[in-house]
Amino acid sequence: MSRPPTSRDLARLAGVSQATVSRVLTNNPKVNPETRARVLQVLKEANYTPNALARAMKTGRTDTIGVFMTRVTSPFHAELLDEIGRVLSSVGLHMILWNIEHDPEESVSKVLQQRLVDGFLLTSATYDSTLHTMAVESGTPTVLLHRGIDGLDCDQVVGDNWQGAYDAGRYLAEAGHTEIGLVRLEHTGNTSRDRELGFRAALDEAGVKIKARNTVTVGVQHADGHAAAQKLLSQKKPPTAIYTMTDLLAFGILDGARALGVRVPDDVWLIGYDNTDLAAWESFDLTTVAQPIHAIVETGIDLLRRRIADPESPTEIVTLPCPLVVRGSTANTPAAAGSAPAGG
Amino acid sequence: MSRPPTSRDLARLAGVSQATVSRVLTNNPKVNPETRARVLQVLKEANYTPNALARAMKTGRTDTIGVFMTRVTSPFHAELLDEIGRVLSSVGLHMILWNIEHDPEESVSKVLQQRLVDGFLLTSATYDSTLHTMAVESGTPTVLLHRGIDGLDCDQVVGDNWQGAYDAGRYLAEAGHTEIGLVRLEHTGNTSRDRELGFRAALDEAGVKIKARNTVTVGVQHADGHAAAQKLLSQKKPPTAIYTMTDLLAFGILDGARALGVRVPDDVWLIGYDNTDLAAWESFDLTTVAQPIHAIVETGIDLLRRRIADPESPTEIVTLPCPLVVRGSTANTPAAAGSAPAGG
DNA sequence: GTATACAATGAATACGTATACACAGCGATC
DNA sequence: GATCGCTGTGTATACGTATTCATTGTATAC
Repeated sequence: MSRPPTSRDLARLAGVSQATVSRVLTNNPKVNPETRARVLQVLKEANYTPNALARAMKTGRTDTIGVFMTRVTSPFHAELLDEIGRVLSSVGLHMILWNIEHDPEESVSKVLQQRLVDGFLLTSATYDSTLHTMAVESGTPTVLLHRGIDGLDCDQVVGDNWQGAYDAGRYLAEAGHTEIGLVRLEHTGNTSRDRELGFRAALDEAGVKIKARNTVTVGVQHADGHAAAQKLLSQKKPPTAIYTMTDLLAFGILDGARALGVRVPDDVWLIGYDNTDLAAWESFDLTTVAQPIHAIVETGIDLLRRRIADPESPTEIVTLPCPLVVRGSTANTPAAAGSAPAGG
Repeated sequence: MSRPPTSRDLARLAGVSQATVSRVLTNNPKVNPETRARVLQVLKEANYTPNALARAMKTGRTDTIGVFMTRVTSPFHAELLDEIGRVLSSVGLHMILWNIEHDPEESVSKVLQQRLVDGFLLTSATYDSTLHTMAVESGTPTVLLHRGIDGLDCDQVVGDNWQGAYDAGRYLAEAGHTEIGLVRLEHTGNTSRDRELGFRAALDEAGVKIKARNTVTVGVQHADGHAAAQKLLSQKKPPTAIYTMTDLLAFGILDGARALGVRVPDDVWLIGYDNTDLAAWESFDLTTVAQPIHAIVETGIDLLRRRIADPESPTEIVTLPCPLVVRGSTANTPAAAGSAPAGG
């Protein structure tokens, strides 16, 4: 009991060679049915499980995927992680999770080259990080989820942030809003960039300008949204609608508005991005652009498995639509909007 | 470039044997300083990282900890996971994350015996699951975090749920509440049991009885809290205070109350448990019992590392205090409470 | 000047599995 | 009845590292 039994121990018990045990374990067809049955019986009685390390060493496959993520406590990331775990587990893969928030580049690089995993899923690619480059260069199959990097020769699955943002912008413009607040992120991801460009494009088409004083650049936390709301809404002529890049920021903005006694949507409309579970809670009841988390994860893991099987297959970049989900933080029908843009 | 370089390749380059390279890698003192320098130079130039699998196979240590968790999207669990990741990473350990929500027992058992990790952290032990038993029997060092199992010979680190609940109960009793609602969990954990017993003990001491009609047993989701609030608060004589087992349920209750037009804390006080980040958001401003997440995780990982180093060390059960954090979902001072219990 | 201790290194092995290779048995084919 | 192919099995090896053991060279003690 002290030392776990090995395939060799079991071979002795079953009266066969270790090779035969191994053949049974790997479902090798070239083994006599009777022998197979006998071995299986012994395996079962001994409650034997193959040593995953030795197997991985021999086959070069660990059946484990490395996931790089930041800020697990952020609702969207938590949902993404949950989904990744679910899908990986459903196809028999383990997950090693690395939170790379505070880790120095050197230690990340070590991790990348340790050959501990068959592939990487990166969910937080930004232009000022070298993680994605290092991952691709490590030679281990890599897929970027949720955040992409333009021009990187690497499979990527992202929501159509430009389109989602565009729809949000058009929705506000069609409702007649002209004083629009934009709470943007300071970091350098593809995602936040497109979530701004698409939004601006829609407003441009409608002839609506976003004033400089209605643009705030902030960090990613709830408190940042809170502060942004204070800034935007305490102006003499505050915006009648605010759009921001993530639900978490929107929650902060909503709280900031409440603290000022500004009502949503009566005094100001609010649109977020991600459609996290929380957005549907009555506390927030947030109009937001939905990310197709399930499809993103499923497609991404599909691509990753394909690439693991065939490293030479051509790189794919998949973009999935992001539908606008209208809730109570904006008027429920465009018709009702007329009242909102009026006052301050 | 196709095949990653091995220590043997590097040995050839440096003009030494593979054994010497290995000695350099493991900081073996018995190697000539000049030789060491030369080898290190070659290692650096080749950007070499040892194959973690081969190393693990030889040493029997993977420097990886397996974490079992459920419902990563739940705010408390996400914070717990985040903290676990931070602490593990700070001591140079990797994390394999298993979400065991839907996995059949057999596949979990396989995972436990694969010897992929040096130890297990279990965060979701319940009496109707056999996970903890299987983990302990696997022979791999195991620590229970956050949820304990009475009588299990296994290191455990938990918050003092009884004391935290007791404090919450006394706080309500001292504020003069007599019509108290209890939203309890249907599952069979230590945690939820003590969070009920402690609360009841405090009320008993104060001579306050919880009426059957003010007791609701529910699931763990936001929607469950919401439904519970509807049930409790739509009575002719609704409770003037509600206590529940988790913040997530409290958020649901708060939303349920809002949907009914019941004001918190004016019409009803509300107390949760966990002190998640969200509890401090203005949307919730929730009085709650704080779990010492950082201390729980740090202590737990400490215990686990100790046990990995010395499997024979005696089992420890650590209980950490849970302070009550008073916020706006209850009156801010006990003195102000007099007004609340009065009406309905 | 030989014997002894010690430092530094290389050769060989083991971790537990998967698999290439060799080989025995045996039916079918000419 | 010898050759061929095919099935099932065992033997041997390799994955990449850490480590034991043997060996060399050098300094110290007699």
